Amino acid sequence: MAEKAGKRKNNRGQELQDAAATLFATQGYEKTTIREIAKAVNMLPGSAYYHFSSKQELLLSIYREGVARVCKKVDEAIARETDPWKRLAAGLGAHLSAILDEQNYPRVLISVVPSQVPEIAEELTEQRDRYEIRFTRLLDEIDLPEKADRRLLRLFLMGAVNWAEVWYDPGKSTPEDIAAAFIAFLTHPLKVG
Amino acid sequence: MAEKAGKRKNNRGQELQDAAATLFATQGYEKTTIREIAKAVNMLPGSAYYHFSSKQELLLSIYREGVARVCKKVDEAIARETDPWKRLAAGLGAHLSAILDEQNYPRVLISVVPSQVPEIAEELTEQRDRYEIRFTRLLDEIDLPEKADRRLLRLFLMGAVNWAEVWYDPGKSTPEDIAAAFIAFLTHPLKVG
Amino acid sequence: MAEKAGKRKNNRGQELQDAAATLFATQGYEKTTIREIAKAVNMLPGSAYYHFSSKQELLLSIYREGVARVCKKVDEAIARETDPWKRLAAGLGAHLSAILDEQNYPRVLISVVPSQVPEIAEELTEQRDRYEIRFTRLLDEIDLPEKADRRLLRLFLMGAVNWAEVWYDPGKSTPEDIAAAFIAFLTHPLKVG
Amino acid sequence: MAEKAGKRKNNRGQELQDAAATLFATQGYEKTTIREIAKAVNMLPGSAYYHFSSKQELLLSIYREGVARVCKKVDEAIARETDPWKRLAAGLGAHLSAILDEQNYPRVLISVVPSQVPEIAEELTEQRDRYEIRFTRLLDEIDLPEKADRRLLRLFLMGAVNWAEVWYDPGKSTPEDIAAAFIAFLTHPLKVG
DNA sequence: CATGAATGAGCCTTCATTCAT
DNA sequence: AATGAATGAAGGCTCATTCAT
Repeated sequence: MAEKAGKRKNNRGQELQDAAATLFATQGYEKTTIREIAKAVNMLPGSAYYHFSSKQELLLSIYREGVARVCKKVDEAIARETDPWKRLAAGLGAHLSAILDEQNYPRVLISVVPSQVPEIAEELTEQRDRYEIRFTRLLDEIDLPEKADRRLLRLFLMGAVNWAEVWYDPGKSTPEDIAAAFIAFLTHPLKVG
Repeated sequence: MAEKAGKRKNNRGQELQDAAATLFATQGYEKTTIREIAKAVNMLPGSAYYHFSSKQELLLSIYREGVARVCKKVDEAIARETDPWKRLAAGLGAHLSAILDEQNYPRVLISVVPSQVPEIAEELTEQRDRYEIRFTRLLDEIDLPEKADRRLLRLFLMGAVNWAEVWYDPGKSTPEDIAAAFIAFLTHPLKVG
Repeated sequence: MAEKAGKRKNNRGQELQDAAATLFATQGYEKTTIREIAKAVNMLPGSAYYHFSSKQELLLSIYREGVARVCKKVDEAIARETDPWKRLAAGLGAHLSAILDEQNYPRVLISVVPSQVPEIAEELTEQRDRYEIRFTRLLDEIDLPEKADRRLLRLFLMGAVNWAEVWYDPGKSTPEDIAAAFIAFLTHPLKVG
Repeated sequence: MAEKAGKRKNNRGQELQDAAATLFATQGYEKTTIREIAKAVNMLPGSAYYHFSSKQELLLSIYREGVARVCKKVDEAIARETDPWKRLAAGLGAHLSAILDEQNYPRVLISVVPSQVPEIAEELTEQRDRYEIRFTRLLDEIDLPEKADRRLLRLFLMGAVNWAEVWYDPGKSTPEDIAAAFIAFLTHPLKVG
């Protein structure tokens, strides 16, 4: 009665994963130790292995969850708009918001580079791609000048927003504002005169 | 003409640093071991310490060299142009070129995040900043619409170009072309109709 | 009767410490390696770190135990006597006995000089002092000629007994006999005629 | 003309040995590195090997020199006295003085225990013994009560003086005063009443 | 005499992982 | 589910020593 049906059990496993997500996002995968993760939830290193089978498996699981979370955020955000440029802005805003002021799952997608964990790099990249397709589509919706390279534009934008993790200051502006400003750079001519 | 006699010695030290730069850029600082670096130049791990005093010190030295190299490239490139937008494009092109098709020194600046090596994070950041100032200045030269946020624009651009490390394919286009395309996104209205 | 159930675990940690005490006492701190200590109790070097956090911490812990053991021995011995000179002799005897024919904890106090481990030298010295005070007090109890320098006498005696570690031969005499003989040198005029 | 005839050459070798003596005496043999010794005389580690063939050989040579120096000091001091007790006091004073306020050669005899360098322990002990014989003889000269154990008395005294290295404070008293006080402890009854 | 450069063995320590309880 | 204890491999670094120049 008390607890809702469903994911009641494996609670400690969740805690563990949450702690790991934060640590991976903050310090990097390599630098974060199982000891650290375990201690963050008051557990011993050995005990952690009851909840996942290896450090890589843990990262993978966080990656998946990260992708799921951004996807959801972005999908919801773009669903609220119809104008292609506004949809793009909304998507970027959701992406930024996921990376910046959320729990750290999506942030791991950016701070842990697949190639740094060769054994699972392929799966990691696959997960990333599953998500990035959304922006390919968002761009496709937009009516652009003939010669504009859509792929380049997408990469241009993704780089710009992902870098925000480095310099973002929550006191100064919201993710949505930043996204809007970025879009404005593209839609309003910066060249005066 | 080729190379004068002179600094023929300390050659191995250079080799070592070069190898480390490549490894750091490719696999990350944490994942790269001294043993690996040493073996890359056919040296024993212990021997490496004749040339530098610690792994951190080695990274620092590579960072410094990396900054020196991009700075030189960028300064030379922008010196050749006078139009502010062209200077910016030239600067970004040089930056991209330094990061992408060069020896790996400047690339380390991007792939090794200062906060991952806390003990020397401050110095690392200092080095980075010494370089980025150039783009602040390049943007200052440009005549922009009143309301445009110059800082945001700079971060927008830096993010976009730094991300190129992830997706760049040397067979497809040159760094200069990419930079030009990026600038074009900003100067030519993308919104049609 | 023999041993109650109870502190059965953490047994290996004790073994480890015992082995280290012997090794430190015999070969010195610097010369003794963790590998050696671990192997002495059939353990792998890395495993040892489950029981203590560093070599220095291990030494410190042995020092503390050493002090505790001599203190106990000495206190018990002097409690059995009332005559000041006899109390002094008993104390020295207990000290010698602790240093010579016991497990090696107290011996470490003498063979490992604090200044050789600068990082923990202060704590080490503190421990030593905690113990030596006992002899200051024992000397204070004794009625000495006006001009006798009590401090010098204490140092004289401490040096004499500590040196015994170097030449003591268990087959020849007991610690107590040696201590008694030493005291006799002081209390019975050696100058004849 | 400038330089006197004789030991003009091998000057650097002397410097090296002097530096080593000080370092060995202060920090112990094991803790002192060749690098340190070499740097103390502004030399590179490799260069040092021109002057001696190994670290152990260097220690041995210092031990020998140490013995030579104390022997000389002690012999000179006891030659000036005729009374047996005074000769003993003079000997102990010279010994103390050699250990305490001199260059550090003799001090090495005390602070580096032969058993810590097993490979040359025998030779080291031999050197020590060559010196200590003097005190056996000095004691033999003295007219002692029948039952007094001469060997024990010698060890008693040697321990007492050698320990002085630990607590000696040059500002407070001279080696000779200390030696005299030590002898007084033995010759003047400490037991009052 | 001395240096620059390297060697190779070894050191302290850390870490992912395992497993009986 | 979790712990205590250990493993084994590896990691950064140090050190005595060597040797061509």
